[in-house]
Amino acid sequence: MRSHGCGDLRQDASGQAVELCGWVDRSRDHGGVIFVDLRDRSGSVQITVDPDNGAAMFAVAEHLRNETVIQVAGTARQRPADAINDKLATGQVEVVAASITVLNAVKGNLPFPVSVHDEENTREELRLRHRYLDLRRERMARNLRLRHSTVQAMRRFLEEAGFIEVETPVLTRSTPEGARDYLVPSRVCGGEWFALPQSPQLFKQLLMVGGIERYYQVARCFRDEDLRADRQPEFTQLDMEMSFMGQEQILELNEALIASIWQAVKGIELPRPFPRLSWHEAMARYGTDRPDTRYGLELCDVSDLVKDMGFKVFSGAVAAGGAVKCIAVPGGNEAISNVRIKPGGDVFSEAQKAGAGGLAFIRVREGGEIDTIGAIKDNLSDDKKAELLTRSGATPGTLLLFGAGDTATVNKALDRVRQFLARELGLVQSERQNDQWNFLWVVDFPMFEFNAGENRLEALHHPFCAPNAADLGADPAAWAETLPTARAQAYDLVLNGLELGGGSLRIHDSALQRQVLQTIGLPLEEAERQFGFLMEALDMGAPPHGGLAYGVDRIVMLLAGEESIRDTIAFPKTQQARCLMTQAPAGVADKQLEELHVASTWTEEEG
RNA sequence: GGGACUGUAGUUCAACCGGUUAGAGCACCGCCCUGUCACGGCGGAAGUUGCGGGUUCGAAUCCCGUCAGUCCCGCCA
Repeated sequence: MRSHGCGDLRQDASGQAVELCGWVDRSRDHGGVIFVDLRDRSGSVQITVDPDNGAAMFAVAEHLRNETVIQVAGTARQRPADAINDKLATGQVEVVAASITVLNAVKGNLPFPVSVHDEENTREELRLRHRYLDLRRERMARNLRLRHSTVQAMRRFLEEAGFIEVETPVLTRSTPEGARDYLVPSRVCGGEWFALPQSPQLFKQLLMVGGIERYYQVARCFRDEDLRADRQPEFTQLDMEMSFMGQEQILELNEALIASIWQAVKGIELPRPFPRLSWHEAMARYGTDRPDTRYGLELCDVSDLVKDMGFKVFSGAVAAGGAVKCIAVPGGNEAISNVRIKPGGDVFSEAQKAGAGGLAFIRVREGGEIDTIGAIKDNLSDDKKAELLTRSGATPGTLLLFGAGDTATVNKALDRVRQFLARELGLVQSERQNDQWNFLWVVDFPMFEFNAGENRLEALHHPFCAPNAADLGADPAAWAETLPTARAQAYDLVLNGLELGGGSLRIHDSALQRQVLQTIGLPLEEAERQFGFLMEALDMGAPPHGGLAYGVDRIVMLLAGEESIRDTIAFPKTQQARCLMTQAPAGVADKQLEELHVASTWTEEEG
């Protein structure tokens, strides 16, 4: 049926008889001669149709519409010297058609143009509705291949490092904490439910107990939460777990893994080791646990300088246990007008959207003079002012932006302002043009954080992370005391402000595991019921182990320069978690529900 | 659950502050054209302005509701 790929034809094929199959990318009818660009997955080549080679064939060629599937038999030949197209990989040659067979015609209008020349801003709704057409387009084809190369690079590296891929169940049990589960009713066990895995976490730990030692899986995971540009209800993780390795060894191995991916996909040699930052330092300097380190604009804590000043917004925040922090924007006096940092301005609004009440500012002038509102200027002593300028690194021309309030809100607001300013000031490239890869390990996360709503501690990562041994102490009797404030042996890999993956060393001692579950408020009895199988396994010779998981969709998104993981997934869902192509989810027959012992309580009013 | 933006021909967009018959490129149909490659020329067809209601002498435009898509907040160990 086919002897060559369209895009593979070169000069050396001249004179050969060829058979090609593919889609009509577009055609140019000159009356006496017709040129058809034929496209398959290898690329495209020009077919030349001459009426002297058959009137019937010529008539067929005259009515070829774009995206018609055809088979062409003919002869490859060197193009005339004045007709060579340097813009095409196959521009040296053309195929003179001897016969053209229409394998499948296009009926009606296409919902959007496919040819790369027409690739304009097509509504995503249409692209998703007719995803098979969208996948023919250059951009999506490139992204899917890039995704394939990425996963291949992962598998190649892990194979060489002695990992084996093991599949874990997709039908598993629901566990407390974490995201909302997708549930599957059991027909056989009436009234009972499976949950789709949010990650293979427990299974991979049990594989370690099972002596696998080095496991990985390209695993589909499910979380029933609201969607974002970088979140889908089903997504893919590169899931890994390994025994008898400390944190340092795990991080080193993973840097090598990431480097091999970037080498394979981008041809870039990443500098190693990756920088590391403690969670505490990340929060202090960037206000977030996943800082974008491609630019400065770091946060500077000035709480101690302003705690006694007469400006109540500042001193009051500190007195209430909060903080006052600032961002120094070099050249900000020139670049950012007062309108933008006052109420209603875009910079001000960013802070406000993150929950901040407002945004105070100081403009630094020549000779250490400052421009600001009277309430600040009149209440700032000369030595405090001098210290402020020194500490923030401000020089004439610098704009200082302040957040004041409870520490979490200040961090959140200034993090947002920082990211906004970086884009506005052109400190980062657009996603498509980015060529800067600032990897960063964030380590030493706290084990727990306080959930004010439920008035209890919650695991920051998950309740199987091993605590830092020094923080925990050797005496099990003291664990109830030491555990809540202990750091975890956990680590996140951050790239340009996005969390690519994370993991931890795990608890392999059942007593400690029970203690952690109790600390997050799970009664002992409940802990046994939910996780008894894990604790039982830990008591049968569980090796020290740890691991991590990467978001494959996000990695591919960054490698592809895309802004949404939907563009890295063949058949993604909309923000309403609906598939526009199949119209899933959809209703089912009452009989199906009966068999599953399920009754729907959904009503029209509810919808 | 909340906030914002978008929805006009098959498609990408335009249509001023509410005012003639809602326009243009591409695609489509017809005719012409033997070296184009985003071919070119001439002509044609194509619209429930997402849907429903309201204000008005008059609505693509203003208001209310609703549906769909996107971005964000909450949520996502």
